[in-house]
Order: sequence, then structure tokens, then C-alpha cells
Amino acid sequence: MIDLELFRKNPQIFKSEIEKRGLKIDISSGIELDRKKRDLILKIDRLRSEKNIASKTIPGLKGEKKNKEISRMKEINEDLKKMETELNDIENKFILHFSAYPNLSHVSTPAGKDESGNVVESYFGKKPEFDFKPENHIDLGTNLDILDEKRAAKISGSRFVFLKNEAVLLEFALVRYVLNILTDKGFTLLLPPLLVKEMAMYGTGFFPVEKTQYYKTELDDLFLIGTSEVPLCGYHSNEFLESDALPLKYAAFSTCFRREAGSYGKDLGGLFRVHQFDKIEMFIFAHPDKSWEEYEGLRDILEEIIKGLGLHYRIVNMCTGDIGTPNAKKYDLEAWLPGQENYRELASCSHDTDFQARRLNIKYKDGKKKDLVHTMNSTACAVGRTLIAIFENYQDCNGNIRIPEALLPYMNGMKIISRRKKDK
RNA sequence: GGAGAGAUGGCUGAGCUGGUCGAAAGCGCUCGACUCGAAAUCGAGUGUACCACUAACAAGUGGUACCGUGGGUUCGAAUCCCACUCUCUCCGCCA
Repeated sequence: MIDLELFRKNPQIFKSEIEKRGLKIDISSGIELDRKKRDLILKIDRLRSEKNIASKTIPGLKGEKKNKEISRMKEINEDLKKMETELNDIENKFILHFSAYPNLSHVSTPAGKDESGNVVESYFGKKPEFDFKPENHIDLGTNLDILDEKRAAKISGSRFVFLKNEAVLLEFALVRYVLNILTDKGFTLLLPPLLVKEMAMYGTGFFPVEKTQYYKTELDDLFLIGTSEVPLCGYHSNEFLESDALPLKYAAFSTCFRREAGSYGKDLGGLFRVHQFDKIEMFIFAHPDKSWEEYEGLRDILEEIIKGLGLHYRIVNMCTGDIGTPNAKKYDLEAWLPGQENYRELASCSHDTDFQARRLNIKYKDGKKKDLVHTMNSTACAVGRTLIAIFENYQDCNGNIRIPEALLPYMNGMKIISRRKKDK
């Protein structure tokens, strides 16, 4: 949610933000709604005030006077009822309208209407060289019998997979590797609920805009999370945080669920775009004065994790047209996938300033001063996609996959996943 | 799933035969006094959101709403009625 006080003072800021992002929102109807709402609140408050005064004098009255006053209050109540219904109607429109407004983007976020406006900011490492034609992760995984999408399709449909054999061990090795780093960095580890109430989805900014992307349970009005950002962000909702305690840093491992509605044939097959995947997410509640510093540090941690796996990647500064509604700024980390001969998104790191905090009412207290905190989040490791990167970058000419050095301590001596099940 | 109890301000906890209740009391916290300093003691203060006016890089005054959530009854509800949510206890079931 945007800062409405700022909107009143200077709606032009929001108009130009909306344009920068290529959105279509008519701010004049926002101004109109806001004005109507406030006029009505003023009228209603005055009537209520009158009522309150009367209800204090009525007990002291008697007979005729009392009855007169009571019937006058009855009339006021009728007027009030009409106005309250009207206000309710306006408020619904108001919320619907303003919840579509994007956060204000940071000065360092490049302007651009779509992904063509994104700016590559840095590269790490270099492309691995192969003296054979590298395979994609689907062929590699299927041949090694560590990935099975056919059978997954049989029971769950498309965009589901079984991880099998060594891939399962590799997933947990990856998780251990990442959790160790995050523990060292002072993150509090969480295993969050995967089902959440609608309010949590709204507060994090995923609703109402992306509502069709998520699964809903039929009997209980709960939603399957698409990322643990949702329970992490909601963790401190409606709380005052002590400013001394900031920044609060959390990391959660969770399975994530996405309907991928509208992506049709995009990235079909394999692990890249699936309805269900595991992810470790980092989340920070920070003091507004320190949050941008903290944000760069968050990206550093993400890079450290991926660097440690020996992967070649680039950092992309996403433009206004390509970042999410709650984001003021967003970096994507794109890893090189030899099987696709392309950089693909492995992780993203977003700064949401006070946008989520306003919806979820998360504030800090610093002596007398009270204000909204800033929130930011970053993937620490999207397990499925990282496995893809490992499969493709660590393959050899026999279709085997070496275990990255950083994961060796967690693999019980296994150094390579070999093609022994080739012909089965 | 069955039976019961409960949800009040930062916390504990009164009020719940409807009317100075935004809400007693205690604790905590803040400021002040005492003290070389501290503890103890004494005094004062101590919720949030929204609206209006004044004023403005901070605040003041007035008003409205909020006693789990949403409705209802009433001139008037923390107090009565309905629905829902959550928590706890016991039973059942279960990884």
C-alpha cells in the first residue's frame, strides 16, 4: 500500500511512477474517491458526536423531553445508516483502487517498460567450456535416473517432477550448505506454515494483483504459499519492533506452489518452471535509515552462496516495467545454463521499502518516534533451479554429473553421479 | 470429530443485573524529586488508527472509531443476541 498522505500532497509522483511502470491507473479517480471518502467521514463523525452527547443527557431527562430527544435520535440513526452504507461502498472501491498502485521505485532502478529495459550490472566467473555438446538438465537427469517427469505427469499432470536417487541427496546437501551459511550470517531459521490466510497474501502484496497464481484449498479458505516471503513477512504483522533489535533477519525453507496460469508452453518440461518447488528465502526487517545498505548486503549473501557453488552468473538490475508491484528495486541473479546456452533466473532480491509494512502494520519504536519498518527479501537458494545449474554446469562427456566441491561434505563421500542406469 | 472454558490496553487482571468505561488495580515503561550514585520511596505521565482545524521539517486542540472478527437489538453495549475465528482443557483419531 502506498503512502496516502503523500498521495494527497503530491499525486503527480504516483502518476509518473505508474507511467514509468507501464501501468494503467487513472489517478484522478483516486483523488476523487479520497475526497468523497473524507467528506463523508466528516459528516458521519459529526452526527455520531451529536448522538454521543445526547446519550449522555438522555438519562437525566424525563417525560415529554426525554421522548422527544429519543425520537430525534431515531431520525439521526436513519440518516447515519444511509451514510454508513455509502461510506462502506466508497471504502470498498477505495481499497480496490489503491491496492493496484505500485510502490515508488528507487532512483537506482532503471526506467523501462519491459524486460528489455533491464540493466546487467555485473558478471561473476566465466562460462564453462566443453569439448562436447552439453546436454540439458532434463536429458541428463532422465538418463541418470535422478529425474522422472513422465511418472509425475501420470499422477499430477504437467509441471510436476519426481526427484530420485542422488538428486534427492543433492537437494538436501544443497539445503544443508545454504543453512550453514545463513546461520553464520546471523539469520534466524524458520520452517513456516505453507498454508496461509488470504490476509497474509494481501499484506505481502501478492493479492489482489496476482490472485490467479496461487492454489486455494476448497474447504478452508487457505492459500498455498508461492514463496515463504508470505509467512516470513506476516511473522511480525501488527507488531512494534524495538529499533535496537533491527535488523531482524530470518531465513525459511519451504516448498512453494504456483499455478503458473498463463505461462502455457513456456519452459515446459524439467525442473525450471514447475507447480511445486523448494526454496530457502531470506527476509529482513530493517530501519528505514539503514535499509539500502542492508539490501546490498543481502545481495552479497546471495552471491556468496552461488559463488560457492562455482556457478557463472550475472546480476541484473530490473527496470520499472519488470519489477513487482511492491518492489522499489529488484535484482535478479541469472546463472549460465550450458544446456540452454542462456542466462536464466536463479534468484531474485527485492527491496520493498515500507510497502508491505504499511499493509501488515509493522512498525518500529525508537524512543518517542514510531514509523514503518522497511522489508526486503531475497532467494537464498531456489533448490530446483540450482539443481538445473549444477546438472548442466557439472556434466562430463559421459553424461555424468560431478558434485560441486562445496557440497562434498554433505554427500557421504560421493563425488560423481554416474550413468550406471543408462539403459533402464 | 465430540464435550467444556475463554478471548479486555506492553503484560497480569477487574468490569459483563446496558448509561461520565478508553475502560479499576497491579506490574512494566517515561519524566521529575530524594541520593555522591544506585536501590527503595514519593509525585506526574504512559494505547492505536482515522478525520477536522491550527501549525508546520516537530507538534497542539477538537472529534470519531476500536475491549478476538463481522453483524444485530437499543436513544445508548466491553456489558444483551447471532455467526465466525482463534486459544486452552478433556475424550476420540492421527504422522
